[in-house]
Amino acid sequence: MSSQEQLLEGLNGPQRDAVTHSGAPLLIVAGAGSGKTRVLTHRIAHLMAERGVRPGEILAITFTNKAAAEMKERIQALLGVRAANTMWTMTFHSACVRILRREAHRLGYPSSFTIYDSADSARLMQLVCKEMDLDPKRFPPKSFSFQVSNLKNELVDYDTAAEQAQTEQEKKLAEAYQLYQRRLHEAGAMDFDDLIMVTVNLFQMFPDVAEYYRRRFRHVMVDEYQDTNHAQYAFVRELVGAAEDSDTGVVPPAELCVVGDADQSIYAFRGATIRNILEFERDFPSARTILLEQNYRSTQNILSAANAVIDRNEGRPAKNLWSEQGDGPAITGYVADNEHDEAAFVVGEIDKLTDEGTVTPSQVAVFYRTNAQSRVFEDVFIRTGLPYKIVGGVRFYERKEIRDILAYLRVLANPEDTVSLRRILNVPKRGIGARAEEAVELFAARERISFSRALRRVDEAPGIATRSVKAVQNFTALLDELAEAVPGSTPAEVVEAVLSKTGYLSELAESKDLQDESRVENLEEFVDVAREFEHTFAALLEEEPPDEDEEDGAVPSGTLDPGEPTLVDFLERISLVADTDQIPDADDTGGVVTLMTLHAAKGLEFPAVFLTGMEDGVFPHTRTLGDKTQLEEERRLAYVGLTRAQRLLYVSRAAVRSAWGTPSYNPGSRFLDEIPASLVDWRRAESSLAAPPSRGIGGGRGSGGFGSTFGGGPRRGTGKEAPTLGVGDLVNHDSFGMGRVQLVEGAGDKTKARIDFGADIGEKDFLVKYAPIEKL
DNA sequence: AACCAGTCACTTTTT
DNA sequence: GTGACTGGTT
Repeated sequence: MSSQEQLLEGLNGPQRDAVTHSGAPLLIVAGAGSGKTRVLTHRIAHLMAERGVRPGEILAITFTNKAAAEMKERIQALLGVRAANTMWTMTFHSACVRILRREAHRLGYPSSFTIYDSADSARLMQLVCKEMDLDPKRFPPKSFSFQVSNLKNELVDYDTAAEQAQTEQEKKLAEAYQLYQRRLHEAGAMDFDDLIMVTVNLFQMFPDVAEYYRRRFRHVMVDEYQDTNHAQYAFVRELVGAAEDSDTGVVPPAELCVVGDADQSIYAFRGATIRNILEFERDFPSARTILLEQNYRSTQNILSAANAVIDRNEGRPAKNLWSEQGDGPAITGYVADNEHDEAAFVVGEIDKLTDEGTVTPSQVAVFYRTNAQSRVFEDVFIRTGLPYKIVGGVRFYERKEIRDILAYLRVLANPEDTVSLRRILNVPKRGIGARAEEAVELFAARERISFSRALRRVDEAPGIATRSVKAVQNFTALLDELAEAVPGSTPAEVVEAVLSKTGYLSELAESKDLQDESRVENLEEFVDVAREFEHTFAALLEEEPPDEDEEDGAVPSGTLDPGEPTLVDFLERISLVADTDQIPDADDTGGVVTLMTLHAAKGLEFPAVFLTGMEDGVFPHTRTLGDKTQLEEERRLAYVGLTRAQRLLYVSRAAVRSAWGTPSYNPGSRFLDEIPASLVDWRRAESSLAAPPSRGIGGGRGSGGFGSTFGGGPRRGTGKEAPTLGVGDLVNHDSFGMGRVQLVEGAGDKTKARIDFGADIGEKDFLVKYAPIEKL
């Protein structure tokens, strides 16, 4: 068998076409489970084996590090370590950082620029708004931050924003944008959106740089193309150099191949434009489109359900997933009385499935719309002792203690990083309060120097307490001492030095707060992360051959010195790699049940899937009910959820669900009605509870479609009456179970009760009006 | 400067 | 229920 035949073996017709297509831009419309990663990797192999393409000429872009790692792994299996390491297989952001580190000096940034994540940039925007004396009620910094991000995604700079500004809001926004950008630049920092936008600007401002990368990358591939925003689209376009663009110069356009599925676009709320995939043929007139519709993942029943749901979206190009795997079992439906009942059903069912050996825990996933819904499941999983893992939620690098230490590291790597510097100024507490900070800030503004420089001259700052001056000087001395050790130390050693010399660790160790114990553990884990990083980094360097293009004398500039991993390397890794994914391997024997939001589920597959919280107001979410575009995105989310299941699919809802203290009665999700009835076997079709005590429940869809909690009238008075409690009464609490009233105080809505739940839980205080308590 | 109690707001979130 | 933020108190 020839190598070509080997590469194409086991691929269906359209897949083969996609692998062997050459020349014109190619759009692969890959339905869920249609083997797109396989096609992509085989296409790369084909390029190299049959068309003489060198690995260094290929750029494969993904959205997540996980997807990049997976692709790299599969390329390695197919083509070997060398090819896998020479190719650029990485996320948009990583690719841009790699380019920017080399070229940043042209734009007045240090090559070791800091990367601000969304929390940092929100903080900076807050500082900017304060500096502008904006009323946070009328001009919320959060909203400004969000809007600036949107503008950057659209490649709108602050000058343009200012020109287009009509209202006072828009004018202030443009002004804040400009100041924000100046502060970023002064801090030697870029936010996530800058990474893309600035790279595009760089290509446009320096044709020689653009040409250098165009020469280098002759093949550009983009995965999850439906999730690209305008800036990312422009980046791809700049890189490829479309044939009809006049400024392409002597380099012919690179071959472009994008893969995506408009039906799985669930990130429009973050700026992704489905337009990019829908209009691919208009953007690249000679383009060819190949449709992958055969699904290798799910049974036909599951696909028919998914197809029927997604078909309700308007203006959608026809696509119909089909499977050769047969109908499979029916979808199981369940209507629970409340969310606890729903969780109990799910756990009971998983218990049954694992007991009879149908699946192992790791083959099961539970999906929900919002993170908050995970609590109830967690409770029940713990109680039944079923092993589980929650993906997402508060991420490791977002924990306070980790961010604090990170801020120290960032300041050491880049002393001008104001946001980080101000974060650690008084952490751990060292007597530098708001007053002192303000004095330094004013002094900096007056002298037109950076905050960091002002800090060094704190003794000159007017109106600052002598005690504070001392405290600041101790602090800068501490920073100097730490900084001195950086050049000769590995990242892990720096982390350890920060932990001990700042007194951060000892403060936590002395604390009696239970939470602080887990903080210490997290910090220990962080040191491990640093050590781990040093090892993998060293391993990578040994394997990676020198950059092939470096010797051809093109435009190499900037300073990159391979060798020991530096602090900057480590920080970059952390900014760009969210959580080295906690999603357990599917082939884990036994293992644990995975719980996650529908968004987190994208790209995964499980033999058994539970889609929970299928209620109008939960999923689709209340906030989307009034907006057709948003509702369609929710529907795509439903489509993504349904198509994760390989064989067993459960859909469930709760008749009553308490949200923020008050119960709400939600009608079943419209997406449930959109699944053909013949495909669902309702284990329990309605709640055993009486209809709720207000109007418009159950049927009322279309007339605004809100859940009853928001049906109109004041919030107070909806739901249940507060029980009248007396000392000694026996009560039942939704999460804590049975307890006895110890004390009652206050009156009316403010009546409080102290309830003793026994040795395990102890006494707790509740607002009787809102607590989920019933008198027994 | 540090602490506490009251107030508000609350989807999703690859980087 | 909870976490983040604020304004007043100690």
